[in-house]
Parts: sequence; structure tokens; C-alpha cells
Amino acid sequence: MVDIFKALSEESRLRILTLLMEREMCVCEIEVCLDMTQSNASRHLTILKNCGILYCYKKAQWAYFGISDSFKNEQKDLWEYLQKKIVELPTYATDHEQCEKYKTVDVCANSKIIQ
Amino acid sequence: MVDIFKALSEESRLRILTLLMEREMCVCEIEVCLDMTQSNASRHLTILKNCGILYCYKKAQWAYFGISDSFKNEQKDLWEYLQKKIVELPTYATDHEQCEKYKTVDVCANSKIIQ
DNA sequence: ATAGTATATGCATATATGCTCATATAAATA
DNA sequence: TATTTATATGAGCATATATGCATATACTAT
Repeated sequence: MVDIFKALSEESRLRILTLLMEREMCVCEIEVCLDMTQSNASRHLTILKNCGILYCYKKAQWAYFGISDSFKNEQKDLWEYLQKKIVELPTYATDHEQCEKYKTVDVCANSKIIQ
Repeated sequence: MVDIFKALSEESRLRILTLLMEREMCVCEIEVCLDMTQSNASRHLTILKNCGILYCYKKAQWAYFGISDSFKNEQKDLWEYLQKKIVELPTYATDHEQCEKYKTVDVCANSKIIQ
């Protein structure tokens, strides 16, 4: 339980969840949407993954992350809480906007090819 | 939201909540039940209080802390989650035992007088 | 008034965390 | 094969956090 709270007690990681609640993303999409360095995004994703909040799979050279079903099921009340409260984050509006903006634009240089 | 998660992302503070879910306590009771220094207990309680999880009132020379109703109501899903999951902490059994043990014993030297 | 008890907090210190830069690895492409 | 792209991770640094000791404050008891 402590590791889950630790993972959630950081602004950047809550912003990542804001995005992933909409759809799964690869590291470089998150990097662009939240305007953070690649290494920073990667590390935060690893922390969220290691405590079971996120799933991750690799496809070609990309690593896709999303909110895991086991988290949603096993930590149900916490998941409900997050869904309700994450919209209250001061960063929510702009982050969500970025998420929408890049819905149709490919931020990964080669992504057109695999789609 | 971040400050609440920060407050909950520390083992000692979750152990304090284990106790306070049973009943309100003064600092020295928590100190004894969890075998921590007085300053340490006091600081953790301040952190839990500052983000709205705990209430605090003073009576004579004691400061009593408990879980606030506003927290239970306004962060309902999180509160449900805590109640369900806190029993899974590795420290839960012994902490709860200590809580029971000192239910009838006065750990504060003068407490017999004011009760 | 003096002594004792409970609590909060300043200070010093050890550890943890987050960030950036650089780089290694792996896959795709030319 | 050489280059580009995506990702993960080590090193170094700055900041944050947790802890213990000492002490100031406030209230109680003698």
C-alpha cells in the first residue's frame, strides 16, 4: 500500500495518469504532452508500473503504457477516488487539452508506418 | 490531492492511522503504542493534520488527534480504501494489539486525574 | 513559586527523491 | 552496414524528507 501511495504522491506522475486515463500512450507521447525530458518520463512510468498501477508492453521500438485492469479491480476504491479527484488538479485542463491535441497527430517520427 | 497522498506515503503515518481508526489518542499514547520518539510522533501527526486527514484539539496539556469527519466525507472513496487495505499492512497486527493493550492502561502519567 | 508532564519546534544529519546529461541497447530504415 | 528513433539507466547534483537531540512553551500538581 505504501508503494502505491508513494507513486501517487508526485505531481508529474498524477499528470501522467491524467493522460493515461484517456488512452494508452508510448513514452514519447507523454514526453511531448507534458513537456518533460524523455528520461524523466521513463522513470516516472517505471515507478507507476512497478507498483502495479500501469501495464506496459513493447511493440517495435515503442513501449506503451496504460492503467492496468488489475489495479482498477484490486484497488477499486482508490481507482474511483482518482477518477473523481484527478480533474481537480490545477494542471488537469491543459494536460487534458494536450492529450486531445495529439490524439490525431503523430508525435513519434515513425509512427505513421506502423499504423 | 498530492499532499494527501504524500501524507499517506509513509509507513509510520499509516501506522498512526491504524491506531486512530480505533479511537482518538494523544501524542504520548501514539508514542508508546508505536514505540517512536515524541518529536517524531508529533511531526507525523502535524503532517496528517495539515492535509486535513486528522482533527486535533487540546485539553489540559494534551493534544488529542483523530480522523476528521470532513476527510471521511470529502475523500469518501479514499477513506473506504484505507479502511479495507490498512489491515494488510505487515505492522497491522502488532499495532492493533498495542492499541488494545493500552485501551485500559493510562500511559500518560497524569491521565487518571482528568478522567 | 517550583517541579513535573505534554507538546511543538529549531538544528544537525542521514537518507531518499527528482532532475538533467550522457550513454547503452534494441528495433527500424536507408 | 550505418543511421535514426525509442527507451532505459548510470552518474552527479540539488532538494526534500525523516529522525534524534535539545529546548521553549503551556498546563498541572505539589
